[in-house]
Amino acid sequence: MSNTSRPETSSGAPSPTARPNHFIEDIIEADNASLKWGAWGTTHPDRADTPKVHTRFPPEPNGYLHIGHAKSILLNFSLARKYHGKFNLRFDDTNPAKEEREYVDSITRDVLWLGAEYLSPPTGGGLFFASNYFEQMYAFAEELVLKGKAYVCQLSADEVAKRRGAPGVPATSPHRDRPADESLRLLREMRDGTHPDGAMTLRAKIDLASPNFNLRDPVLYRISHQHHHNTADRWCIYPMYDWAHGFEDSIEGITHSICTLEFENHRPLYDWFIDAVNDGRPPEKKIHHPQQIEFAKLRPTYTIMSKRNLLKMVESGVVHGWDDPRMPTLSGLRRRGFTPQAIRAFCEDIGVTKVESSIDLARLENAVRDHLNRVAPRRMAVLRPLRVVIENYPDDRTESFDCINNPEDPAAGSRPVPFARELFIEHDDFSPNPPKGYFRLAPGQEVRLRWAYFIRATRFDTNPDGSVSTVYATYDPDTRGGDAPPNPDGSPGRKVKGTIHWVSARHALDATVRLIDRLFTAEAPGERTGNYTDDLNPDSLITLHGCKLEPDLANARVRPNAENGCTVGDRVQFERLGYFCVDQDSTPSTPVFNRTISLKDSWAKAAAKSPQR
RNA sequence: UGGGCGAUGGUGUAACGGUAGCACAGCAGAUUUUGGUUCUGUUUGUCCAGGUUCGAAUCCUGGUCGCCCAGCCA
Repeated sequence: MSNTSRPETSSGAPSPTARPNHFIEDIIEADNASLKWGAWGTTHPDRADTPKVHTRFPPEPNGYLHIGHAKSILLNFSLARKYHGKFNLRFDDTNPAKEEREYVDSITRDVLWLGAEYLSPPTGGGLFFASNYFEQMYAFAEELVLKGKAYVCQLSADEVAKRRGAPGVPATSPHRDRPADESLRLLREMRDGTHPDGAMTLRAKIDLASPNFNLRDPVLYRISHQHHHNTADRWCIYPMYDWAHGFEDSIEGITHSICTLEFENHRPLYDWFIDAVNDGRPPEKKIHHPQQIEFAKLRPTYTIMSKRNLLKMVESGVVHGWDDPRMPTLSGLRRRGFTPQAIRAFCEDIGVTKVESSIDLARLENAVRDHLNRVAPRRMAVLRPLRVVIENYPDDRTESFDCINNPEDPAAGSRPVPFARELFIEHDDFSPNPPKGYFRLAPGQEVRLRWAYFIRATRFDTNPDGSVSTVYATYDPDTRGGDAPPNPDGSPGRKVKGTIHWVSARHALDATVRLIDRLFTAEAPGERTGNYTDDLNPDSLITLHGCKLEPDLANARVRPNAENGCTVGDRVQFERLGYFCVDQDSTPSTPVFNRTISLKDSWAKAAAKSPQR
């Protein structure tokens, strides 16, 4: 194996094709034209006159990142890159009950693996934690209390829910008109740990009758005596997402706060919070007011995206962990052999709009085929071995054939592959009773062994169950290398329609191969019965033992990438089968390969259509 | 029942009052030492009803359908 230690973030990337702007780019270009956010100025002398564009990806560290997050990460990152701006990674860690350090680590790793550079120039804006802003957010809260724009409410969670009202029916709270100094005292007691969890909350005094329920005096702070992975036990009150989020963006100087559609109803709330803080402040004390823009999240077919259900699959053992190669998580896709380039090309390809839609999973599968076709070295591997004996080939002879590594990439060179009297071919590549249009090996039928010889099957043995156990064949020495010699009159020699892959039995390496397929059989898992587990694909993982590899594959390795802490296995194409990736479960004696994606198979497709086959 | 948002082929996505285009999928063919790749051709579309206009996917009015919102989650 060669040439696989290059960083995941460079080379082999599809050249970006010209694409019309999407609506967010339109907004940014209009903002830049009017200098709405000013220019970078003295903060970045190298781009002083460049209009400011600052984006961010704000995950909550309560699970692993999945392909849906990739769209958001890449959208924010590419906007920063395209407009010579900055991109932050910020953890929205405002709920210690659900968050863990493990998730922080996996997220930073996955974001870097994708190539979304948040640390180094030119795009790197930095790594941040919302929990580092707790002091500032709390100060804003006291300011609102003092301004009469927030109050401490002693209703229980149940009571608040009951008094929430309905469309047309206002909410109520008996503590709404509590004097500011009393709210301030209670808020400080909340912060100081005087009160138990749930005893009271700080609420914004907005509009109990608003048709937008988010404005019906939302909770700003709740009491939660919880250890936090970053702030430890410094706080026993934690800001609600709505209260915190807008300020996080404000503090970091985010210009375009890009989020998904479900937060559209929250935008008036964020605007209100910032305005409430700015109300009465002199101009130089006013805080930055970012612009929120919502887009439709990615929803691929044949998979689930909800973190809750992904977590359930991990915990219930339906899959073998967050990085199970069948998972739509970035760590799962990586382990399965997907490349960041493929994921980037996919996310670029699907567009950015406000229309909620499903993306055919085939688009993602296609993206990885497209990339791997260009970069993956070809190797021969037989997954379901069938023994072939070439009766007119001497038993004591071994030849070596020079095999092209990648017809798409002449620079990839070639490798020697040993050939001998006994070979393995794919079970599917021999048929005792070939259907119409079957170009592979069959009694009396000639086929090309890739890069080697033409062979013709003469007879075969069967097992007691009737299945074929051994095929006997003869080879044509004049077809060495895989071409028939020209006829005496100079015209091209005979053609053969089928070419099959093979491995010399004597030289073969044993391996385990996992055939990974879609986790679900339904386009929208759970839609039919309400339970996504009803649509699980029983064949999503088929493990094959005793697969036979050409000896060069002894060099295939799993290797760590120092840059992002990821472990990545070598990726290859097993000719005529698909793209495969060395799994971390490999041992020195038995390599394990995961199938990233099969090759397109128009024969299988045609065969599936005609019932007689 | 209130509010917010959306609607273009099978699936995505362009068109910014002037020929509905592109990609994926499908189908047909060519090339091919991978039934892969590549190339060529091709089927299929503006949610509905009115209106404005020489001209509407685009503007206006009214409807229909879909998604989101009543966590001390994010």
